[in-house]
Amino acid sequence: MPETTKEQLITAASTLLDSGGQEAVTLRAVAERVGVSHNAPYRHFRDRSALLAAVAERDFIYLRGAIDRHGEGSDAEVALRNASAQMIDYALKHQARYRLLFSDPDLSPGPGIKDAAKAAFQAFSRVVSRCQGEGVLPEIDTVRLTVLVYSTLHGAIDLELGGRSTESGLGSIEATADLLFHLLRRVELGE
Amino acid sequence: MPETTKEQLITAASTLLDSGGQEAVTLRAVAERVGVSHNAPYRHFRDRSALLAAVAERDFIYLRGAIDRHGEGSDAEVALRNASAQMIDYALKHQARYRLLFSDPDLSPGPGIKDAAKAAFQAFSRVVSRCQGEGVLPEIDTVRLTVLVYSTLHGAIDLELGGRSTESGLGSIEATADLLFHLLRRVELGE
DNA sequence: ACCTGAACACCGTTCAAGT
DNA sequence: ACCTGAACACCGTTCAAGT
Repeated sequence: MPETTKEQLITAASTLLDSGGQEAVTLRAVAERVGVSHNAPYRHFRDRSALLAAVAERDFIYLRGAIDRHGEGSDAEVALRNASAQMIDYALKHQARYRLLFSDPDLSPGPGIKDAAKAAFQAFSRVVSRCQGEGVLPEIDTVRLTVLVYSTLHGAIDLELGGRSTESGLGSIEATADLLFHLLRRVELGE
Repeated sequence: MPETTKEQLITAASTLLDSGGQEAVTLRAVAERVGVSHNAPYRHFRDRSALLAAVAERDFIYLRGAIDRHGEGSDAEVALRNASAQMIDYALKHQARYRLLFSDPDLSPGPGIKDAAKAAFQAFSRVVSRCQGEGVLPEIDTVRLTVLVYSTLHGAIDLELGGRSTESGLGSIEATADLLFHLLRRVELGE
């Protein structure tokens, strides 16, 4: 069954984000790609930012699924690496979309997006929690630990996407994430 | 002695970034603030992005000084917290400017910026190195460790500036940085 | 309910002149 | 060397109609 016009607009915006970044996503270009007039999008979205919000919501739902799918079966440490790899893979293949979801301060914070983002965070949190159970990560508050792990992952990704990694002296997002996991496994909390 | 027109343009762009973000920095608004015609900026900068690059370079130099200034005297752990606090303070007070320096993929990577950014990174790295000497941070490759620490700090800052922290479950950049430092102090490398 | 075409205000950038 | 004013192409958004 074919996509509705609204879905086509979201898909077109996603494609334009991938090929030309935020500035390439003009409502005129989106409309032309779908084959409607330059202001037809206003029948489906309040404005440009609402269209971008719809792209973000769809991708948050995808990411939650990707994390859940790759965080099962294998042991906890492998699941953590797989979940991280999913985020990194998405970020590298869809740079402007990753930044839209996790960095853009202008992203409209509607309830649909908040729920989808929260669900993705919780999926990541479940993997962190399993690692704590297997002694791979320290036994501290799971939410705070997830925020720490994801802050590091996001920081490494964002610096890389912004081209700040080579300038600063090192590359590879995975290397930074692996170093964090390596060190956290060796934390002795003391009693 | 008064600022040259070029310096006034950089100052005006910085002020507009603080008050209205990237989108508020139109060359027309910048020019009007300085009191010149709407295309006078082209006599001093190749285009809009060159003006923003000049803002970034000036701020990288400021940050390097702030880190050096607050990373002396006191013991290494205090210096690390002070250097981090300087970055956080700058990020919160000048959100759009922080994002311009550390996130924007469109920032023109001229040699002046690269050098200024590298100098700021090295200032931070010296503080990390001192912490290693005092046993506060693990004795691994200093550059890799600095990249890890700064990735976490940047990730926490960027998620906060983007409004993604409260959605995800927690706040406070300092809390995340402190947790990292707390855990890294308890790493047992084994021999 | 969904789409179209004209129009408005705004922007980056260029160009021909001015001093 | 530095600045100005007119002009161009492009954009988000609105509005009055069309089916």
